Amino acid sequence: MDFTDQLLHWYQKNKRDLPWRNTTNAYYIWLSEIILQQTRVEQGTPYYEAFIENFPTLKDLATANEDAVLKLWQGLGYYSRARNLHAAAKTIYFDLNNRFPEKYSDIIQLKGIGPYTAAAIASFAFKETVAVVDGNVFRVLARFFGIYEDTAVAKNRTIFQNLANELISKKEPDLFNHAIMDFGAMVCLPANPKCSTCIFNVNCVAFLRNETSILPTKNKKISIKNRYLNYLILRKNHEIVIQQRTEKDIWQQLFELPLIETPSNNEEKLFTDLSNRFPNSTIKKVTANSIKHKLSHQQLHINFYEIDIAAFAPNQQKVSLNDLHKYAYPIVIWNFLKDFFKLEKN
DNA sequence: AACGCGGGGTC
DNA sequence: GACCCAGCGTT
Repeated sequence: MDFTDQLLHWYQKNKRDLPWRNTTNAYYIWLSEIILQQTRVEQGTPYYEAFIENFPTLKDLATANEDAVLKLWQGLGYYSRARNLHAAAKTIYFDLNNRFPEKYSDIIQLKGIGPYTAAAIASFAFKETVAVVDGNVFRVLARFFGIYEDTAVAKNRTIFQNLANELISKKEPDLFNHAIMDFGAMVCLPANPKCSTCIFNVNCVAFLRNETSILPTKNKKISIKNRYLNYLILRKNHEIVIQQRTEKDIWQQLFELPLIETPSNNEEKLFTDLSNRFPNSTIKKVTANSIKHKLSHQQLHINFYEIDIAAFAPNQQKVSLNDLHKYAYPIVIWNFLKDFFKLEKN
């Protein structure tokens, strides 16, 4: 048996039973694929369930407002996925007469859909013979065939794409794509792969050369920068001020509190500035130690300052504590608010 | 071609 | 800490 037949045989016995595999509904498959971009199945599954519950049809998603979509996405990260998902739903519903495109070349035109996601939808929903190439596929192919090219380099992607397109089952492209990803997620793991029981251990290049720890090759250098975020709880009785982020920065379109970002953790200067800005208020730092929150490229140091004010400014968006839960926040902010104000809801 | 974008899990 | 996860859009 060749690689493809062995893999399909393995899949038949070991496949995971995942909710989006019990449908050929392109909308549901698309939804699952967007949610799962750079996201583990265990983390994404509850969000998938919530989305199909709240937006059972593509029309429901297309006609929702963006804030509602973001609220449902709260905590999942990479929020542009939610905004692009919503934009693409509107495109399909309003511009394409509610017909989901059925070919890879058309699917990939939609916002938020790249080569991986287009291949996934085209094969799973429409049985098109086009191979998915994701982190799992890089790993399985690099190890089995001994491919040393750096997967972080864009042009090397075609090596893997072409190989996968040769290997894919022409009869069951959807099963092959599921199979190779399941295999990468269950056997050919990033660290400590299960080689001793692997069906390919007699002819896997990486295993035979004892190179599973260096394959696939991936040289990605990312620099982490520190940011110091000081949030103001501007409070009058049961109302506080919130605002929506807009700039090209993290957490676009999500809500937060009035923010003072400083180049370093200079508490004295911040207190001086706040005292000048709120001369008649008591300013209380409510985070004993700054909250540390790590993003992929940033280390955040977050503090909250409670300030009772006499009146809200006309340009400020005030919200009752009872309504705070209606807005989408970065999860680190929401967790703080929930705890600080003893809120129950999501 | 390189970088920015979240949050959580694993080792 | 470092790395990874059903990647994509922007520059």
